[in-house]
Amino acid sequence: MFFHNTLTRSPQEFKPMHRGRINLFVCGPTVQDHFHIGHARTYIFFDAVAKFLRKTGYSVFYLQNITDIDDKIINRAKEEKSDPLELAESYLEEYYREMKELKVDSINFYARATLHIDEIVSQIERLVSAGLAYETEDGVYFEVRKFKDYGELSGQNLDQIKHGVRTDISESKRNPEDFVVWKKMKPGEPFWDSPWGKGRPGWHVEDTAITESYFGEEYDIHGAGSDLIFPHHEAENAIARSLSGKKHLARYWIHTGMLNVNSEKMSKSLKNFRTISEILENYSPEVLRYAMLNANYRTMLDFSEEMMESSRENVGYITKVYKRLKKVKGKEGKFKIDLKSELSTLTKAMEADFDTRGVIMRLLEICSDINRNIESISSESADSIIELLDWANSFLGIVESGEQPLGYGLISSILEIRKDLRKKKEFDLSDRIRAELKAYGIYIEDVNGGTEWWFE
RNA sequence: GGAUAGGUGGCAGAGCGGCUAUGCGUGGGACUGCAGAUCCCAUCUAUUAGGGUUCGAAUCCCUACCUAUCCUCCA
Repeated sequence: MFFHNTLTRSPQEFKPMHRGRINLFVCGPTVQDHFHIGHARTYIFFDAVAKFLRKTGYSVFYLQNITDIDDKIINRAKEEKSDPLELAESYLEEYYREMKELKVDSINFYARATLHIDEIVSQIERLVSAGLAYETEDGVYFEVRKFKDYGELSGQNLDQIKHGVRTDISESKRNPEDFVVWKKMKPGEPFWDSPWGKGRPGWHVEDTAITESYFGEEYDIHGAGSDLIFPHHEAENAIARSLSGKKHLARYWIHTGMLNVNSEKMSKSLKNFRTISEILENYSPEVLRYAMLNANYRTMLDFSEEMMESSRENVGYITKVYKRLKKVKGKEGKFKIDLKSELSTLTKAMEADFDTRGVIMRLLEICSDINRNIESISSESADSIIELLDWANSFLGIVESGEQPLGYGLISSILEIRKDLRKKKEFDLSDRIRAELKAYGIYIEDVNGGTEWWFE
């Protein structure tokens, strides 16, 4: 298996630190606002990755942090005149709920920053005593120039970075590139005690303290959106490696490309900010997963209605084939697939830089094959295709599985009656049955000689 | 100014030196009471531009132009 490592800027053969075991850390969100489809892209992708790795036999500890204390949360709370910690709590609940809806359920543990203050403080203490961080009147800062490999991940050169492009440079810092690891509280802000007085942790050190306490000084894979490469991951790398003296914090870094809307970055000022819940009003979680996984994870993905409609088409197509196969029982037929070789093709695609798109493409081809040969599929063959689809779906999560709202026998009876009505050409009544069942999510289609139905 | 990834048909996107995918869309057909689904056929005669290497380039090299993301808020 190989994939693109941001650190080496090239595809690299993957070798876990411990045989058969993988420690995977992905930066979770700052719980300060509703979550958007950019979050969805990153978390759906890593969900598929974690599930696939488990499917191929690895034991994966997938850890995600939650930034539940931060300047932005405080500012947001001020605007809304609410309590920052309560605000964070309610967005966190929303996050959990939406991830569950999107079937992102591969994360073993969510580590909240506010529940790891001791670990964070201890790490900062070690930074200070090693002379890597210094205290000023408003906080504790990490001195970037003490870490000579700074820039190795992002390719940034300290002397060529434009300082203060977007943020004001704090006057208390020794150098403009230094970043805060502990922020001293201002009146009315949430706080925790520390050797430097009341305050709260800086962003970068949260993650290094959390990964250190669960994974140790070095681990296998660190993932996140590519917008976090600089400065966040560069800073994490600097903190952790300065303390450990090791060559790596994470041996492999995986970054997902940004999701744009009409070729523009999502932002509130442009009013093109699309939330997950807004998308789920019109599309199923499976369709959103499909749209996100039907692209190379590293390239910029341009969100559009066209893309979503096309995803809806294909998800419906695959789902229908799947349900059709489930109904094949006790039939003889010539059509066969070579399950073993198909599995190996799909596995190879995933093992080549997580080519989820390639997997989907092959699935569509198989589905097309099935539709063409639906009359000559034996039940044995149907079973092995179902096995294949189940296997792929276990990490892609793109097949829609509706709840069966009515009993099988009941539907059959209704359809029998409808069949008689159609024979008598009482189409008003038969169409009404079709419309009524549709309200229950039961779709009817009259195909050659018979009637097919399924749930949605 | 620096870093990174790219520029392929109406759109999305493969191709990794020779056979020009695939999906969506669009048009037509089969089937059909209608709807829908499925299948078949077609369509779009695409490789940012200019050089070079080669018998042969979308693919390798050079130059130019363009786009996106990042440069201390970000998934």
